[in-house]
Amino acid sequence: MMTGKIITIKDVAEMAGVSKATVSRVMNNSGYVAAETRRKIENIMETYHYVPSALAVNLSRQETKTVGVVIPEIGNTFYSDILHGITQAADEQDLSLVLFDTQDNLEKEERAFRLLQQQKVRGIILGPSVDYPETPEGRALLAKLREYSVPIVIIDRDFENMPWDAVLYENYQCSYQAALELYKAGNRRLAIITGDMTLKIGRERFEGFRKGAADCGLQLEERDIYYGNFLMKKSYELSMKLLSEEKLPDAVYTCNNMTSLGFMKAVKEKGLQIGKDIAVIGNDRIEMLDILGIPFSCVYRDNYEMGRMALRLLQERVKYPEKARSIHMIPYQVKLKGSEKRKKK
Amino acid sequence: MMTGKIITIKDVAEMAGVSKATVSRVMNNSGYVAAETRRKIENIMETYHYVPSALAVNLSRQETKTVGVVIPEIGNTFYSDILHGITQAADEQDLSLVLFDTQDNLEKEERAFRLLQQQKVRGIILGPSVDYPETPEGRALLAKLREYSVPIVIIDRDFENMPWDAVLYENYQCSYQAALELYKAGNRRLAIITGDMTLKIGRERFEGFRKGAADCGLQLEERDIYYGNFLMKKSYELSMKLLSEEKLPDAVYTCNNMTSLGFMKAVKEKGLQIGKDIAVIGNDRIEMLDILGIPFSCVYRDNYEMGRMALRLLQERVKYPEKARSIHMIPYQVKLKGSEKRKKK
DNA sequence: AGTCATCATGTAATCGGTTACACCTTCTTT
DNA sequence: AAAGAAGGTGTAACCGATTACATGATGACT
Repeated sequence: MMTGKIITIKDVAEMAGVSKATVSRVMNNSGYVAAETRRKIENIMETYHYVPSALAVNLSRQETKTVGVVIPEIGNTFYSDILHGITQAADEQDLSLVLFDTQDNLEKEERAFRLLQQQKVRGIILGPSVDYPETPEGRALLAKLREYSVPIVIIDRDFENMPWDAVLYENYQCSYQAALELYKAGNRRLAIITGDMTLKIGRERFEGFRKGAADCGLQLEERDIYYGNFLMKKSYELSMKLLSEEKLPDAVYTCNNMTSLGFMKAVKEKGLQIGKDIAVIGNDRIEMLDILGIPFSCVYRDNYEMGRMALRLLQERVKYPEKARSIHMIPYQVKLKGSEKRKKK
Repeated sequence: MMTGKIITIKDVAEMAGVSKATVSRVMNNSGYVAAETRRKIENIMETYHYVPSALAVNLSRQETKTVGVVIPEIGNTFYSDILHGITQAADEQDLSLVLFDTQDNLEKEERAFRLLQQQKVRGIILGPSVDYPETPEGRALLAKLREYSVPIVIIDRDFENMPWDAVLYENYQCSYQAALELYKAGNRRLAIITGDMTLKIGRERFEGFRKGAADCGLQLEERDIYYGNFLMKKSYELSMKLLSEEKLPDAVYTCNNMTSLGFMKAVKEKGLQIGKDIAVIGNDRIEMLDILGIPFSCVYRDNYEMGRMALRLLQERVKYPEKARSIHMIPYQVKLKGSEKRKKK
């Protein structure tokens, strides 16, 4: 609490009777320093609790050991899992993280970038709030981003013609596979609660699923397509509608974790039973359901790994600024727990 | 991607044909600047995308607009909720956050502090991994922390004789109340799965619950006390043991969210039913259970608010460094959903 | 006309480090 | 014994901003 004056390199140098340069040499283990001088200086640093100012170091070195993380919503376990991966990797690489939660808000995103740029971070890991090209403001931000010299790694949401590295999932494949599994489990009339169709990931998942169904000889009917937005509330409403049909579809595919939750909530509320009244397979695992022993089949994606990989790509980019854009796909796994089946009545 | 040279204040000054001081005045709206000069400078800044270096600004101002956040485990929703609150408050206050996830590891915690101190953050919000005084290494870190001049706000876990501000829950009261509710719901033989009893919060919750029971005329028997550690795995094991008794206690109190989950998992696995075979009330809400419509009574605590409050206290401290230590208690609320009752057979 | 605000801008020190370069010793080597 | 290499340290410029102080206009007031 009541610390005295903060010690600088100059103070240490004076006390040791040497120049700042020598002290600097001791700290960085560079150049020649007599053993005794080194000891003396280290002693002084120790006793006076000297801590070099990162501000000064960074300014003179013209680089930092910080990475920016810009994500839409920490409250969503999807992102907190990714963040967890990033923190662990950052720890290993001796990097600090500056975090921004944009709440899917373009202005906040913009502010985050401005601040990060000012702070001269090494790079930025970005979970974009939107597919920028969709709106004028989005385009504007995108244009700005391009001006930045900071390396950027995009996670989860890719968009066309981007110059940046990215860590992504095989959205099309995931969903294709989901359709196949539902078919294999005996379901014939499939339904889908989509994500936000203005987003590429939303469209990909939809298309993948439809193609998967088609390749099984199933036609996805328009009435069985429920257009959602990746949020729980909407999914819940759509699910309530879906589950109120006089004749339910055999199975539903829910396009992300929030969509799945909305659906599960509706199922519960309707007093229906998964595996009896209707089958379901979701995109993304919901850990809590596993813990609670509630069977929920899903296309599992390793978000923790996505976070780790994002940082790795960033490091690569910093090391080789000129290398070609690299896109890393995180493999997915189908986890069948039984909810993909439905006992025929 | 391919940005040219990065523009500095000197470049801007030269292009505008003025001195750095004038440019600085324009940026900070300080001192006098002729309207035309200002326009010219602003124009140049605009066209060349000038961004002042936060490194240089911070160094010369001798302060930053950053706050450090050091928490044990982002993967735990308890902390990600708090973090959410912190990010929102930080956004409003125009602060940046530097995040560290310590994984309950003292060394990582220490490293985090070292880095934050170097970065000259305004202050640190700390969710301590342990009650430091318990171990020698803990004491050592604590001693170090005291040397720091950085303001610190402790969240969730307080410990004796600390000089720092804190945002806490009324652990004793929460648990006392939980016992009362279980009694009121008709339960007579109570059990508890405790948290880590080496931690003050663990002991407080235990004592509060015991006292609550006692004040209802109930004696908490030794065999009904299950000593856990706040982690799911341990709680699950203990719960399995508990639920294997030939005669079950009427109700259980689980001391935190992870403990609750371990218990719920065991209940499910045993094929038992809450509200029929056994009653339960937990410390901390588990949002997922609400969503899924699984009744789970709890002592609800507003973690988001805890995060916001932590940042507020930090700001206060920065503003008035000499003011007395302030401890803010976040109110709790009992949320009864039915799981606290048990139909007598 | 002289004095004094007010306006406008520049100079140079400063923040706390890093680092190229210069200089002086001392020890090897031939 | 001279030359060169290696060890040890200091000087001063630099990173990119801020800011106290100085200086020179301009206009108003007495």
